[in-house]
Amino acid sequence: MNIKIATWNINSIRLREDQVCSVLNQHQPDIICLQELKSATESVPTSRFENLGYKYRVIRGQKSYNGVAIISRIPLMETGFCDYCAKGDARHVFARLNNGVEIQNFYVPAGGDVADRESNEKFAHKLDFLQEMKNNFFKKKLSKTIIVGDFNIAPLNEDVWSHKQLTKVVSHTPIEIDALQQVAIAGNFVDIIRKDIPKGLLFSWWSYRSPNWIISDRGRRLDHIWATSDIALKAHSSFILKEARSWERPSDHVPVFAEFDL
DNA sequence: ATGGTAGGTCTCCTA
Repeated sequence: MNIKIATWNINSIRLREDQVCSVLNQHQPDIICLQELKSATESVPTSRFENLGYKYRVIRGQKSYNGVAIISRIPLMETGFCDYCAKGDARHVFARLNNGVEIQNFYVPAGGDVADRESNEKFAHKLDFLQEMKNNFFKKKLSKTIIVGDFNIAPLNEDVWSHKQLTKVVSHTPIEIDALQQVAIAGNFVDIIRKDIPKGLLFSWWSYRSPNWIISDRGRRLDHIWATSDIALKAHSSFILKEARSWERPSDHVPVFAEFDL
């Protein structure tokens, strides 16, 4: 069985419903995982996705902030979510497929501007969230699991436009990279995108604040698809839809795809 | 060393 999964921080689902339809039409993922819906669950549009054949879903909305969804054209069996850090934030949903594979979709906190747990509670929240992910994965002894989402961390030197200039910038600091690495170890996860595209700079996000983003190309790889090693050992391929950043009224993140032979 | 843009509303907060 082949399965193609997409992850995309959409930065408002209501504003970019058209773009989601376009991605579904043109790239035909079996499952798309979205983050930053910025909508209450009942305000998230679904009928156009259903009309395209995506009639299974689990949505965890939140007014104005966060919000995650898994939208699928293959059946989702058990679905649910965890309330990481017990703040009521809509940052996680999961679904199990009928072959036993579990998909988990995360929106990890961005962490604010200052990379210091003591002075910046948003950074503390980010580190606590990662710690809780690690603890959850250790407990479960995972297999047959794919986790995706906006992890808000670019772990490798070539996941940012300048390792040297970003090493003190939240998203690429050693403490975050170490915390994310511990999550990977705890869950027995392989970074599928980097496994498939091992060489060179690779980004999934470009700031809105750079008017010349395509020329300066100061991006970061914040969006990830990881799989437990049992899945990662089989065939897979990955793709980042960079052109989506050039669409009219774009998200600052672009869709990331991985196709698995399960 | 600084500020730049975008989205949803809480006309400020988050990213």
